[in-house]
Amino acid sequence: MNTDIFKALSDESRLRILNLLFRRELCVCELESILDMSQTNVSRHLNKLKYANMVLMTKKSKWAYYSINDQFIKENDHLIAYLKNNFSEDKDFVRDMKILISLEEDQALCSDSNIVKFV
Amino acid sequence: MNTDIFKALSDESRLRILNLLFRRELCVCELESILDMSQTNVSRHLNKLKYANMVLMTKKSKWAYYSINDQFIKENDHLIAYLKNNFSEDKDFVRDMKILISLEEDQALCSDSNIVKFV
DNA sequence: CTCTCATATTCATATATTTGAATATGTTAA
DNA sequence: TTAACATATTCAAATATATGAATATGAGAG
Repeated sequence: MNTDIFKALSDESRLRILNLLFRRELCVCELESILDMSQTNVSRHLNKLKYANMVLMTKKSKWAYYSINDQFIKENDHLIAYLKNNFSEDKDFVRDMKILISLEEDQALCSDSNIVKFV
Repeated sequence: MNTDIFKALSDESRLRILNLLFRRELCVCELESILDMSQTNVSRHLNKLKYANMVLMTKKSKWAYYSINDQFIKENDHLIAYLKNNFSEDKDFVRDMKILISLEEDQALCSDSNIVKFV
């Protein structure tokens, strides 16, 4: 049995990223801002999730947007249920989600504008 | 969210051990024999699973018997379903299970006898 | 009491993972 | 074309993990 998925899930930062991506696709700089992590690190963790086939990347002009791979969701429904369940019970993850939702409400995501809101 | 469980699952040997323990409790030397691994290594991996609260250990005279922690099963039902599903679809894991079942049929497990059958 | 067996632990080493800092690449705007 | 920006990659160092070999511990058999 392949352990790549479990290795990908063995890091708090990557779990926090997945939690947010379950809600919507996000670019690197948005994750960087919400999670208060370095650009280098966000990029690296996303790359690992991509390698494990858990997320997909698509380029939109300057931005690299990452999203949950639907195929991964379909093929791993029990695991997804487990993750979503645990995410919703963890206060740090709920806090991350609240930050994302408030950015949506303020229309402060990169996709809302050509103006770069994250520095 | 705690990554200890995913770290414990990030190793093929530990997954093979869990697969067998889902069927029944086993002592170290039985796992050593079925999995063809060194005693040192089986013991170490079991210790990690115990640390992650996934298995329990009980001493019976010379033998240390390990079993799945029922509390862990109850608290992580989706994850357990995911694991059992994947175990049953992996030919190496099915082979391990067949070896265990044939030992049961031959009454060749430590619990079947005072005579040590595994060397 | 001594030997053998089952298991855990220690030691040393190889390998993998994480991360900050610096740099490279490619895109957009002025 | 030049500057600012978004992202990926490289380099180096720190930390974690895996494992063989040797040894320690403790129980039961003779």
